[in-house]
Amino acid sequence: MEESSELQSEENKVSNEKNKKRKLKTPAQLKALEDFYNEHKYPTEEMKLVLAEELGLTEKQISGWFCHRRLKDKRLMKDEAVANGRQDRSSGVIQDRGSGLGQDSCGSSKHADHRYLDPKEVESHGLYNHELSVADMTHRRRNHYPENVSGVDDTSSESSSFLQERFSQGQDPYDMEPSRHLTPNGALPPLNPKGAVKMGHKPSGYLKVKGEIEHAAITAVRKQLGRHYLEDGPLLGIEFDPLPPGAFECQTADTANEPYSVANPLLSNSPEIFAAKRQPSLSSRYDSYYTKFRSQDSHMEGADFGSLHESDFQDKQDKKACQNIKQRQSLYGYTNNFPGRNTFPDLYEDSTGEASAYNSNKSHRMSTKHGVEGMRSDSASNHSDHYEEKLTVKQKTLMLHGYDNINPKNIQRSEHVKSKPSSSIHNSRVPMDTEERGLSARMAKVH
DNA sequence: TTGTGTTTTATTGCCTCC
DNA sequence: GGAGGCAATAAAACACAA
Repeated sequence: MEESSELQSEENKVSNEKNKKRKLKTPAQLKALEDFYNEHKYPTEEMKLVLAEELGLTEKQISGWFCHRRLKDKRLMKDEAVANGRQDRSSGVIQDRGSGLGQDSCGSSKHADHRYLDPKEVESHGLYNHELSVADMTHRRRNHYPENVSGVDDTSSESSSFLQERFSQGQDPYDMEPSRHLTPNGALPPLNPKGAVKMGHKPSGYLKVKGEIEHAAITAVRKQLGRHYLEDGPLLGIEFDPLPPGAFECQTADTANEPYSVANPLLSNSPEIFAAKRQPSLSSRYDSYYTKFRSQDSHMEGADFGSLHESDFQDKQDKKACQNIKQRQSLYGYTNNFPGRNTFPDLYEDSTGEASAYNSNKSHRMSTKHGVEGMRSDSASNHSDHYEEKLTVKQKTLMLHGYDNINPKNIQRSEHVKSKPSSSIHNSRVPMDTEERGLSARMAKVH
């Protein structure tokens, strides 16, 4: 008995050493991961590698994080859908698009439910079809017709990844997808998965319909945030009656606190914002952390982060980690052409600032709990130290994929990312499931 | 301070696709 | 068969009330 327990403890020891316990990601890391996730739900191996390198994590950790993040997203979507369903039932407003579809596909996973769910059937649902086309068209249209409408701010409303742009230059079949929203008669041509197959790649299994399901859920939520539709309306060419004063009061208030969302409607479409707004109970530490950040964001805009950080114990560490990201960001083509507005690099400045706030909010707790973070930051700083060497290699690698092209749109996008950590979701998340799979596939094939 | 509930991270197994 | 993804699970970290 003792022997077995000893053996067990030995095993535990080994496994513990192997696991070295779980380590929490630093705020900066989380921020970087979240931002990247907002742009790419399904990063390629290469992206993961780069990210891992930048953040001082392992690729496995990155993969795991993204995996869990997707699950979390899905869970939130599901909860949202359920909540909407309840709300709809009680209010008799929108009926259950999200919950119904969401539960079918997301809820009970890819295996049983998705397998036999014909995307075409999903697409053929009139309501769903319509709403997808409206909401989806909004950003897609912007995505692919950036030259229209409101000039500079229009491009600034682009929050989808520049990577997508980069890849779209390679004629991603899914980039053709907007055309299906933009048929001359305004009808929504059916999405033909087989067509996607023919075109070289397709979302697999669960992903075949996941995107559409999310569209439904997102659309349901969006619909309830009328503001987005008002803002997006003109771009759709649809005239909306102006909201009466006082309508959507909370959102109006939010809008007041979210100066960018007016100019950049896409910001407000972030599911994470939804999450923050809709379910305080569901909000994780992370969400509250971001909520804090958002609330601070306007105050911190243009603020002297240095002064904010100086008193922060983790500041230097995170800054170091962030430096890597910044360089990556520059590597990716995020540049700040808009003085006074922080862009992607500053996003990570923010993240450090955020880390500061986060940490300070937690008073000394974090300062004592994680020696780990120092270690990680050390590793990050090591990365930073060697970054320039790596940069050339990475640049070569990334440039192979067209990462080097800097597009003003991307610059604008980065502003969104900055001003709203999750802001890019609107553009990126919705089509990402399908698009990015394609992107990833292409990236992989390039190798 | 402690107990409890929640969130996050890590691991494992299975499935699908190439 | 390998790679990548999802789901389930366990455990650590954290938040919060008593």
